[in-house]
Amino acid sequence: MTERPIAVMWFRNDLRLADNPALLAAVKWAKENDGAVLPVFILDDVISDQLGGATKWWLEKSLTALNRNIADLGDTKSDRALRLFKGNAKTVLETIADDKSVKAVFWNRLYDKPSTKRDTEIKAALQNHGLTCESHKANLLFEPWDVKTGSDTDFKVYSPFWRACLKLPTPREPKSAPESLALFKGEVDEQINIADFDLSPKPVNWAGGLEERFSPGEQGAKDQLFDFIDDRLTDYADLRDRPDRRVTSELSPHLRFGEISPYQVWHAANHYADANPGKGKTASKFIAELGWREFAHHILYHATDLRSVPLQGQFKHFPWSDDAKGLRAWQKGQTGFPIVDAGMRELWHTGYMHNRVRMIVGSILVKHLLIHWRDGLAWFDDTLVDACPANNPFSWQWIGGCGADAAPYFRIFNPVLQGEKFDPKGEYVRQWVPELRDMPEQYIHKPWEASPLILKAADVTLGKTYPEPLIGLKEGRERALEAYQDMKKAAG
DNA sequence: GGGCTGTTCGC
DNA sequence: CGAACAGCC
Repeated sequence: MTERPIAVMWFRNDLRLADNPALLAAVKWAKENDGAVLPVFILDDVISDQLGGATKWWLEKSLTALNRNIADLGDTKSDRALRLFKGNAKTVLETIADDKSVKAVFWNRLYDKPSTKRDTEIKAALQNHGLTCESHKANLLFEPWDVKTGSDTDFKVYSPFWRACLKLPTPREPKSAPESLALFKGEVDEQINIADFDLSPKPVNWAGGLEERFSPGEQGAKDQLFDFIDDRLTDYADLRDRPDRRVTSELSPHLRFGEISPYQVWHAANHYADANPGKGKTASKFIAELGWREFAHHILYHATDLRSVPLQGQFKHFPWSDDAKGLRAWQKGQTGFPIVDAGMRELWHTGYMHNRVRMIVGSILVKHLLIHWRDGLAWFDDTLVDACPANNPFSWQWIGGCGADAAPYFRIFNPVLQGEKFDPKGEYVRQWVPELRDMPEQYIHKPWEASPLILKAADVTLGKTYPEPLIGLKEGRERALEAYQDMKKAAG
């Protein structure tokens, strides 16, 4: 390589230059040691296991954007400013560290078990080799181990958790991107190209709707944040549950990959509240959603296996149904419940679904269809651009009734009432379920109640142009409540 | 972060 | 007779 000492910046879910503490530490280290920074991204099994079709698509775009930003900052035209590797992260880093010029490695912390286990081992190994090795806090406002109840335990309920967070010292101001970067420009063994990651979707045109809706990368994330603050935060508290109004931030995939930090979001929202009297309520409603993200990570960190094990033990005895046909219909948006089908189709086409609709489609799956929440989780993992190890399993346990501070299982959403309340004119349904486009408002959320005349006028034939509901709402509700009772009996 | 059903209260 | 509310799942 070279004689100059090298600091490795190991990027993971922090694909940004601004407010990146590990990067700043690496840059500072390089400056003080008259050295250079070697930015790397390693596609190992831990990361690979956490990717689905939609997140793969996102990651490829995000890495490309990050490379460009690093190249600009490091004053090179190289398309390999960010060095890419595939394989065991420990092996890769040890191989890189075999070069005697490599003296230090920096990264920002993650909170899922496979990552923390890996990172702990790597830190021990690298320090054994005599390297400086630093992990930084960057992707959460509050470390999971810093938020404790009065009796020194971790939290199980959101409200007291978030109250406790807000009593801790205020999250630091976001830091700027480094002003310059002494980028290492030499050769590194076993470095590969982004195409070798094999992240592009097949078939290629599947991602058209994702492409249209999202701009992965740090600039896209900043634009998303400030468009939201400027135009939509004002109505957020009042309209956040309305999928037909699109006032939510849609920052989740950017946060998922760390293209923007929660500190940047927190302070932008608070500055908005300070500058706009009367807007404190809507701002804190929004900031409380960052709180849910923190809570999901808190739970993830303390749980044994959030993806597979219900936090409430009695749910091990729940009589889930093995309904492959129902699952398939749900995945394809062919359940016969318009708001559910709209959501599932929005998901497939854009990699995203409005939060309120996620609750409705989740409730239908685990309650009316009695299908295991893990099947819903797996589908969301594959199709959502924001699927992450914390929010996705946390939320499925929430709607499954078995999670932390979960919706009780007997709290069953009625997709008709939810549709009428949160998509009152049926605009959201009409957008994603075009075969119901001409249904009158009164029946858009319950076409099975419309008279033959009305159906004909709307050019709808149930069972042909649009499915009959998979199950009657009353029947499904009663069946779910019975299953719940059976579980409680079985659990003793 | 629900919904259903039965009851009460106000007109 | 509908809105408001309680109790239950």
